[in-house]
Amino acid sequence: MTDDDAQKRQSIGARRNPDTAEAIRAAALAILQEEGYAGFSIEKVARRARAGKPTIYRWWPSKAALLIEVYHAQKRDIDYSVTDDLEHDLVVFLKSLFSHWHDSPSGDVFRSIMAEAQTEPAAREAFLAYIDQRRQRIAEMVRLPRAKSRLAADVDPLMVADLLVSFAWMRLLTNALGNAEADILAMVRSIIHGIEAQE
Amino acid sequence: MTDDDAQKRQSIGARRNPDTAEAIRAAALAILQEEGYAGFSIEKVARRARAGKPTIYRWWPSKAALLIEVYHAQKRDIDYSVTDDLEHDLVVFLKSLFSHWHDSPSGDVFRSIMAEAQTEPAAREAFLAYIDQRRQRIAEMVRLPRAKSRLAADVDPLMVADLLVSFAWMRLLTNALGNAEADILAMVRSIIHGIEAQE
Amino acid sequence: MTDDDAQKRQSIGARRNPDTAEAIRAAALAILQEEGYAGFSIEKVARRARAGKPTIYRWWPSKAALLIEVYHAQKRDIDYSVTDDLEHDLVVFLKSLFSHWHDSPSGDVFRSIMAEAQTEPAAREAFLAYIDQRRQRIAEMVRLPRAKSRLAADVDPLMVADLLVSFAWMRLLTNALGNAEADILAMVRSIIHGIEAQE
Amino acid sequence: MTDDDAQKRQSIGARRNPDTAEAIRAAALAILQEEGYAGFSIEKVARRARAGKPTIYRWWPSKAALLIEVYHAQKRDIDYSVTDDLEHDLVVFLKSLFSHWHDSPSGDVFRSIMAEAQTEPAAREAFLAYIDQRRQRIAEMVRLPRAKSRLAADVDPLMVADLLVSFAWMRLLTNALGNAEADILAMVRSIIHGIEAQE
DNA sequence: ACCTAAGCGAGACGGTACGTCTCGTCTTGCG
DNA sequence: CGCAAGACGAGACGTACCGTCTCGCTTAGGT
Repeated sequence: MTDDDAQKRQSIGARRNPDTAEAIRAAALAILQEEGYAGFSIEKVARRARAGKPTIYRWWPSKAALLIEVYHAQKRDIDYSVTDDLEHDLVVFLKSLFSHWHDSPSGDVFRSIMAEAQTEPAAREAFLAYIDQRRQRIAEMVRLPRAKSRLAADVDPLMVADLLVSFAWMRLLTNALGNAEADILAMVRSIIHGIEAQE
Repeated sequence: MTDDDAQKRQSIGARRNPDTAEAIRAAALAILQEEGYAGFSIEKVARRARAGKPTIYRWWPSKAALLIEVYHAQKRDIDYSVTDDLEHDLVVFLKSLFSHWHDSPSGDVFRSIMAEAQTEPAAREAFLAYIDQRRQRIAEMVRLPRAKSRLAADVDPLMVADLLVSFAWMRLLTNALGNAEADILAMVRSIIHGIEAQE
Repeated sequence: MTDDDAQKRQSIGARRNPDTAEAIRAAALAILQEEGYAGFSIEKVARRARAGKPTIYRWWPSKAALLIEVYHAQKRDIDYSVTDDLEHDLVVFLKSLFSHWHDSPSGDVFRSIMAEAQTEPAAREAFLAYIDQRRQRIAEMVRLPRAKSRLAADVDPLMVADLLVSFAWMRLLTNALGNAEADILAMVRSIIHGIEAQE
Repeated sequence: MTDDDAQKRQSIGARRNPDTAEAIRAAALAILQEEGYAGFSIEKVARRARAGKPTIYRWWPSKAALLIEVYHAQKRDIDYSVTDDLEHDLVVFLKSLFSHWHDSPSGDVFRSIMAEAQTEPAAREAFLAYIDQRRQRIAEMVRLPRAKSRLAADVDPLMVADLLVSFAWMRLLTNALGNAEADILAMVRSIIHGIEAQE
């Protein structure tokens, strides 16, 4: 249970109290789950975590920083596994990402970060950095040589990564993460083989 | 100049004063351009337009409604022209969209709407509707039979539209609209022909 | 009853709502009475008056301003009456002032203003202005020609006023306003006739 | 110089470190001089003295306690000398007190104590005790038999002390300590001889 | 020609949240 | 055990907007 654990904590000396940090993360997550980004405020987090506002601001300079930490704490393993078959790997990855976003609060947290990034330059940077990291990670997976398939010479793996990340984002933003298996399959197939009829 | 026109207006009787509406739109746009979504508030719009807040709320029930209207007023023609060559058409469309978002405030306005959609259910709906409409429009373009190229039988035009829209969105959200011509070309080619080397 | 009246108020148009102002004054006074200056905060006043903090700050730029207004609203008539007998008049005035400070919350309010004046320059000025006004008022009373008594030529009425005001203040600050009648009589007699034995 | 001495000190074993105590007093005094009571906080004192807050709270249970100690450490000799002439003695005493308050930080310190006394009961008691002690001391001086002058039979020396202390306080509180010599002379003369014209 | 109805500006109102400040308490780890 | 250090819960500070309200004015259209 993350809710309202709210037992009395105190300083444990001149260093950060991990219980407090955890209580704050938990409260933030709980609020995000229950009320969404719209109901999220530092004030509420403090109230729910039974923490002082300055304690939050001491460790997280902005709302975005807290959101990002909550996201990371929430992260599950995404499947970046590599086999002989690129198409299969990409499908596995996307399914894994979609279910992660869909089944845990992560998706909502991520959308919150993005919204915050439109307001707060700090959040913007964190957001861009995060996106780019994910992009690089996928490009790497695409770039690996495989027995069964070979990338066309003029294809940039980063561009492929962009396509996949974009697709995932769009689904997240438009609340279309559920029942997306067929779409993932079709989309990946299209990217791999193209959309034109082959003679 | 739309800035600070702020001349005193008044009621013109028991009906909406178009000057007032226009002044509000102009003020909203100007603020969005100058300070971005972060600095945007109904309060500021009212001040700048020399309008009463209730006048704004009377006609635009939410911040999102105002943003959306500003977006529409700002809309330029996007090139949905159709030729024999699908690849060419898609490239033209994307270039047109990118330059529209990049050169006018539309891109920023659109990002604002999306941010607002994370907070406000009304904005959310407007946003989803808008996205879907654009998606349908593109799917239509993809679906058209052409002399030079034929879509594979198992390819859903809507899925292709998704890919394109996603790509554009990602670039908008990550501030990567500029100098994107080469990327557009490569991306469209990949989608058309696939990324695997052909034997 | 001034306590917790707290019925819902609202704007009455683009002008100050006197009910709100009154509710705020009443709440401030009540808090001062119940908890003293130590427990006085704008936050509490707002809560008790069911008013928004900005509403308070709109009309009273500082805590001191609110305190001073509360003091004035609380003011009772002090007896500045003039007869043939200066000694008698001064005694009447001081008794009147002492009982005003002692029986109503005014004394506490005044002490609060003075404490606030040590912290806030604005309060300081208001405080000094108030003191000076009272001083002038008393000097005037002293200065009036009377049938039964005549001021020595080298005596400054303002100086006499200072002595009286000082005496009253000291008693206020040291919580010695009660049962002061005999002291007032003795003090005024001393000032009038001097403390040296007359031959 | 008492400023920012701030060299690193440490425990000197299981007993109070006088250097620390002194550094704290010095820091408190310096802050009071530079910023007045308004800028005075335990937090700042600790920072400036390079002391831990608990160290301060260990030895001075309240802000007032620290202020009072600072006042005592700052005390200069006030001239309570006794001659044949009461009027002269009172004038000398008041001049001495005024210059002490005016030229050293003592006056500000004392005002701070008084302000603090409005908030904190402990400070209140210390303040009252201090005032009373001073009062007794002056009454003593007044009470002494002298060659040149004799107190009227019905005059209470404590009452005379009250008048003098009140006068001094008022000047302190209203920032009117400077150039007060003439006022002191006139005031003492009035008290001694009365304000009525003698026939 | 009057009257009513609605739009308009202005801005006050009760609220909520912001990010900062200080309070007094608590621990730790060094000396 | 004293000390520096500094984290902690608490809560006030003064400001920015939110969305709602009422006012007093203006004009148009119906009667």
